[in-house]
Amino acid sequence: VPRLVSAEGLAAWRAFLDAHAAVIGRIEADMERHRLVSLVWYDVLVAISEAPDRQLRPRDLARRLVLTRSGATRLVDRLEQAGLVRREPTEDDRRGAAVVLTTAGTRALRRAWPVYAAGINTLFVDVLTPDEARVLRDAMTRVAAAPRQSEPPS
Amino acid sequence: VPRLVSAEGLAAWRAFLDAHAAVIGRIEADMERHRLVSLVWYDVLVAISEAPDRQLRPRDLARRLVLTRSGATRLVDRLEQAGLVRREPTEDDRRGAAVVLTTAGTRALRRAWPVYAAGINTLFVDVLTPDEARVLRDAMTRVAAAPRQSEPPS
DNA sequence: AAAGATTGAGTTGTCAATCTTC
DNA sequence: GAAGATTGACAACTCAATCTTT
Repeated sequence: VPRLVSAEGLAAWRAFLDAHAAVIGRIEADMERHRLVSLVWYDVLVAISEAPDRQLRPRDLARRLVLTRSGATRLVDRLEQAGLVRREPTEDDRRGAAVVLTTAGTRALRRAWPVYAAGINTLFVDVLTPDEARVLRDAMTRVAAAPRQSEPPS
Repeated sequence: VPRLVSAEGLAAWRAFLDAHAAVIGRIEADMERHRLVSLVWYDVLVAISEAPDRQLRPRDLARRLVLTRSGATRLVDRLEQAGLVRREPTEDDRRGAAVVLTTAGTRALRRAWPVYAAGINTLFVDVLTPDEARVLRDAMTRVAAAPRQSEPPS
């Protein structure tokens, strides 16, 4: 196998993938043990609660959660069935509906946070030194911004 | 919303999640553009090629890819249908089959690596300074090792 | 009984096509 | 026509139950 990637770079990449899988899996298990919403549902609730006017269109939800529009539709379907969100017709643009939190949705969000936060702390933040946390935040922010595709758009 | 996590810690966590989603999504798109195997399939092929005797049981595959046993079974099913792997009865323990690479599987692995490597370099390694890469590798290795659950096993 | 592998049923996502509004 | 949302058909996984071998 030809190299193509420095040994250090590859090691960092693999550690990155392993860390993600490990932490996400454990937090997800914690949430379930406490009978709270899943991480995906939590992401939806947080996204809505942080949006201007505390409402979000499926399209924006899809962008933020890295989903397709249809995926967002079905996700909202399930959350609506569970009574955590509600679709409300938008005034200015009647093409789509705005998704808002119900009272139960707000409560579910508030209840889930302590467990989620404990997971983030115990499994992630506490394992890092303050310096590492800073370096990681800067580096990951740059990576997420992703200056360009790895391939030019053919 | 009560704090529970330091602002820096939370920022690092969110950047971490965003970076993962962004890079994985882009590399996956690159692989598809070049008509190569998906990242999941690539992981399977690599895992087998790195295993002792270049063979792996579905059980071990499941552990390594963070899958259930049944998930591994179905994944191997598809790879076998595509002609990239083959199930071979094990001699000493006839309960399970060993999964090995076919010639086509080895070739698919070799073909995919340059594109995958380019993605890792362009979207991840090149964005980091050598110092950052080292810090990241150390920190992520510790996170992946995950000293303990965030909750005691009730 | 325990462990590996598999299968049936159900969940959650994607893609392509369609409907509605801009 | 373009964009938002949805739907039908399908893909990939999980859970629980089953079969086989240890």
